[in-house]
Amino acid sequence: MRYSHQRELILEAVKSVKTHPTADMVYDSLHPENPHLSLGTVYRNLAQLALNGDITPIYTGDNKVHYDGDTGAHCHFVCKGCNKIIDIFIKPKIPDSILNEQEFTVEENKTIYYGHCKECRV
Amino acid sequence: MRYSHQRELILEAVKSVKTHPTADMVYDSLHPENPHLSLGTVYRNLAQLALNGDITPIYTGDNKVHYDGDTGAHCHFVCKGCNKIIDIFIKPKIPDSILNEQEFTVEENKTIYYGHCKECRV
DNA sequence: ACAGTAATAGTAATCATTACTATTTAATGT
DNA sequence: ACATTAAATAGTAATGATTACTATTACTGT
Repeated sequence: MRYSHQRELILEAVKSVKTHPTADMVYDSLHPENPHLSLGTVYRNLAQLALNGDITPIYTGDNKVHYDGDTGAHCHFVCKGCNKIIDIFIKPKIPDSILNEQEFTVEENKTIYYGHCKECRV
Repeated sequence: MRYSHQRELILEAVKSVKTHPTADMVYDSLHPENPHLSLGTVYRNLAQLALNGDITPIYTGDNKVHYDGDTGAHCHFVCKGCNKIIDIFIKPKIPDSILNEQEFTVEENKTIYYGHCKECRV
């Protein structure tokens, strides 16, 4: 993976916030200052940075891929009301019974807790 | 929610398999025998059945919503090679520290383990 | 500086999903 | 059984996120 100014911008945009942005959100945050930045470039780089382990994709079910600039092992809470994602700094552990499986090899795990945030509670 | 023949077909199609099908897969499995079944009907009913708690949506990151006919609490393994989903019958527990949170209320949780299955291992 | 190749911009295309509307059908009361 | 009413469907059009394509630009090693 060769250096590019755009990739650096995109990586920094994800790492500097705690909002777990989507490609669209990253594009919107960078486009005013970088009018020639292309949305396709944002999508491609986010996918590449994720493959490279620099950021982590989160699939919440809102039909958009979010990215987390913090690649340390932790979980997420997703509000069913406003779709907000909140970091939960608990390191999820992989049970031994799964690590000893013969049918598959586990490399990573993702845990999402769903519910309602204070603002969206009824 | 009123009874409909189509909804019964769709629910049964999800419950009778262990493949965690998408809307498209459910449609393909039912369409030959039910040529007037509409893809929109499949999408609408899967969403409704999920809301009703009869089936569970799974968001693996392959950009399609899969559904699980087994609504008992358990986890999933997803193969990064072939995208196959395998049930893992471990009941994930919610840590007390999260249940006592003031900022949000947790109602459910989903855990996915990622890796490679026997067939896709290198 | 130059060649080679990865990355970008801008746009078009794809694919999953949702919205729309006329018609059908399940549930309810008479 | 029959009429009424509202929910559900079929079929199609539209949307929205993401990917593909292609000519151009810009790193990087020699």
